[in-house]
Amino acid sequence: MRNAFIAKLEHGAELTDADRVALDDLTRLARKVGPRQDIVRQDERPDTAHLVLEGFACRYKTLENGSRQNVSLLLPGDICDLHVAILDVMDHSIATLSPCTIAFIPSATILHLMEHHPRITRAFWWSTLVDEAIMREWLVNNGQRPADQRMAHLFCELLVRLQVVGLADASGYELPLTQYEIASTLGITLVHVNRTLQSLRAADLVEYKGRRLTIPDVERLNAYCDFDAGYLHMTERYDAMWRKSKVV
Amino acid sequence: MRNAFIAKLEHGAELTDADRVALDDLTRLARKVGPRQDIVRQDERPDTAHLVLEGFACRYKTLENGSRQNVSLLLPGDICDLHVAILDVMDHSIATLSPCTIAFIPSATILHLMEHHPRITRAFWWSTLVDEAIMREWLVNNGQRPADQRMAHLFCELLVRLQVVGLADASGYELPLTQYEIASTLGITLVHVNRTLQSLRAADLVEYKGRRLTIPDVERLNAYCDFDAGYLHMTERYDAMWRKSKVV
DNA sequence: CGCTGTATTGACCTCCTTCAAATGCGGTGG
DNA sequence: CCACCGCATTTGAAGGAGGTCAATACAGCG
Repeated sequence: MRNAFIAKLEHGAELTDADRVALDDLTRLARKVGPRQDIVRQDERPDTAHLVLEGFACRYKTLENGSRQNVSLLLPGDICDLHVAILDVMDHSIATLSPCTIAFIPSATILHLMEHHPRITRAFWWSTLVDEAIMREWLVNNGQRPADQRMAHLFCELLVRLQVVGLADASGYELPLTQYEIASTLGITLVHVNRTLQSLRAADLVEYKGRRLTIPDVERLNAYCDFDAGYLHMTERYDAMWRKSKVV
Repeated sequence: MRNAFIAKLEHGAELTDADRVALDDLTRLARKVGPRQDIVRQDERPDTAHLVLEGFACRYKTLENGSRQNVSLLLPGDICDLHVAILDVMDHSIATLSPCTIAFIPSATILHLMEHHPRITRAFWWSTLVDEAIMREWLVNNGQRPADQRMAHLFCELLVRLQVVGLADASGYELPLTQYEIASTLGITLVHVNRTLQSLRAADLVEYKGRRLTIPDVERLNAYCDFDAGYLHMTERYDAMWRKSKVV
């Protein structure tokens, strides 16, 4: 799983072996972090970027009344805060959800990579843009779809994102989230997550037992929530993969 | 208003006169565009970036059932799609809302600027990051706040963003949006926008007559929706401005 | 085997949607 | 100047999706 990261970046640029070595080096900066730990807190001025190697993490914001909204999920292979040097203070927090392995990358290292590896720079840019695209889709998802489709859409997105880094097979993946965490991702209540999950199960759209999510019929789930993976911009390579599995 | 754009970028980097001249040159690429016109459509591969000089525009996505979600509002001074060359196809559309003046900037020009003007590059990066921060806040806003606070929060955000480019005074601004457009920004119904607006009016939190929005007591509106301008990252200069007006 | 956190269920309530009709208003042509 | 059209705003009534509160069941773990 170590190189989930590189596997993902390959979608954004044609890397050379030298690039791969340089990227692989980053994994030396790995550290284990327990579940539910803040990595960076709002208002701080971090001087390292972060790369998730194992586990699920997230960006989130909390408001007065204590309610919390996750604004993105960080999966293995996701790198964040490449821009460390540009914005003044964090406007949100980053925390682990499950136990994680995370590489802490000094901003100097990022800058060095950017100077000497144009393809990596491009891949970093690409990765940032994909993150943005995902946020846009979440805005649409959370704004326009009813809870059941909304949840289905999230599951579809995670399937693709995890497949890209080899952490999902054709029909399912480990999903180490509590219902509360799903709730604060989808902008609905914990209680309602529970009921929604049951309705998806009842419709045979998903199974979800013991942290493992299984999708009996991916096509059907996609159709159910109007999911189109285009916004993930993993097309080229992913498309090939996808078509293969689609030929049934 | 021409240089709203530069005024805004100054928040992201210390520009030199040469930088300003180069940026000002971009305004030569301006073109008038009528209201409700698509500038770039989903699935296209544009080769120009866009800079809004006058009027309101937006990024949006539409889904099957015809419902629409605006995923960002583009105000004068906002530049978008700097990355033109990196992502394959647009995963969303961009359209004018009110009549606009928009500069169409060839990607070659962008690249040229980035090569010869490091401060502009930095300012561009910064601008992209602010756009992301705004999306995060929208996710929180749309996910966790009831309609009235949600709308109030949008109004507060627009006040700050328009002040930065000189298009709002201390207590109000021109808001050339229909209620339908507000609805698809906030992820609520047109009908409900109307009633929500009435309730905000009834509470004397805003006035909204003939396209002009007035906020009788900015502090109170901020408090009402728990608005904190931090995420807009306009601090340094803006803070000074703000404190001045705050001294009553 | 009890403790703690997560999942589940029930009853009730309300915010927001839906559908449908009415009102207002700026522009245009007679 | 008025009649008329299209578009935006407003209002009403009714229903439903999702929220709130609170209790119970369950599972992993020390």
